[in-house]
Amino acid sequence: MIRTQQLDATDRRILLALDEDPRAPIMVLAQRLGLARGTVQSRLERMAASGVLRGHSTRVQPESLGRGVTAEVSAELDQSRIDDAVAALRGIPEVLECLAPAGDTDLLIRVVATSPDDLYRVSEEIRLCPGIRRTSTRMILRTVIPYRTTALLAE
Amino acid sequence: MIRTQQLDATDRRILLALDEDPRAPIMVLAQRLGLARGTVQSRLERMAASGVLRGHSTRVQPESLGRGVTAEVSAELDQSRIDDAVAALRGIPEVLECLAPAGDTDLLIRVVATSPDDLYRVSEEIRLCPGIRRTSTRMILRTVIPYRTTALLAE
DNA sequence: GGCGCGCTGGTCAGATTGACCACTCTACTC
DNA sequence: GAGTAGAGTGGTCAATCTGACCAGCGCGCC
Repeated sequence: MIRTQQLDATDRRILLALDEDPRAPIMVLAQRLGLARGTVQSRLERMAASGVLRGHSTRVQPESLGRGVTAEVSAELDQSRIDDAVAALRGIPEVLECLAPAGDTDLLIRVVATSPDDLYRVSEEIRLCPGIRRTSTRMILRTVIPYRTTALLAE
Repeated sequence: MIRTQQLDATDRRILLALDEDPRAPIMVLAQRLGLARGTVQSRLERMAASGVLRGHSTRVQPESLGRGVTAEVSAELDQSRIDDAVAALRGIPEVLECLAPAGDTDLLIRVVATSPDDLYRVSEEIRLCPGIRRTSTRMILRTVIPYRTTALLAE
């Protein structure tokens, strides 16, 4: 298993500066941070190559794609068919993320939909995946603290 | 309430191209997509200005900041002190996200930690926030489907 | 028909980048 | 102490890109 490269203080400063302007030129970042242009360039290249950043599209708000409803689906699986279930879930575009927690629940699935009625459709689609025994859907009423890592970067 | 701008097919093509190379020059994107340079530039500017994209740092993997343990904390709140609770949660760097679901649980809190022991510390810190009556922590054992929106973009 | 919007293709000065180089500093090993 | 490797700085230069602006065209709306 590849060990995820750790970010040092310089990397974190660059990443925080990119929050201000994600497409800022390397020269501009270098001037703002008091670093050499080559340093910023090599750090960005290294971060891009090392997998410490997720894909650019993870920045896209699902609402802007017409999916204003978010929910979390808990699923219980047929233990011998986990791979089938996961493969089927991958095929559902509205499935944003799928985690395996400790405890009774087998999967926690983050989904989006265009409306409550559409959420019903997505939930049904999940329920009917092979290997899925039972599901429970909880609609998210509000995003109280939007996803962030800035506080960790700034430490 | 400001209505989130919707992304059209051209926007989505640009965003998918950015998944290939997040720092690709506008000229390169234009050539790849068969669009005029001015079109790509104006679309990127509009997406940047309209809030359809989250901050750049949302791309950062928490593991690369030493937080290899992820968990979900469910919290029950003192209804009259929700604002206090949320303000206190905002002050905890390890809190990545906080959602308000329908149902018995008042808050679903996504957290990270450096180790199971550190997770205990973070859970305690949350439990001791003003307005938080009771919490339940579930460690995430595995990310089965990493967060993605590519399937929605590609529709 | 007129108007507004968005796109294309264009220009041009200024800025940036990619690739390379030499030098310096630090940390590590022997 | 000497030698080595890695990382950063400051530099060069040709190629590329960008920002700002422009004219023309097509489409949708009134």
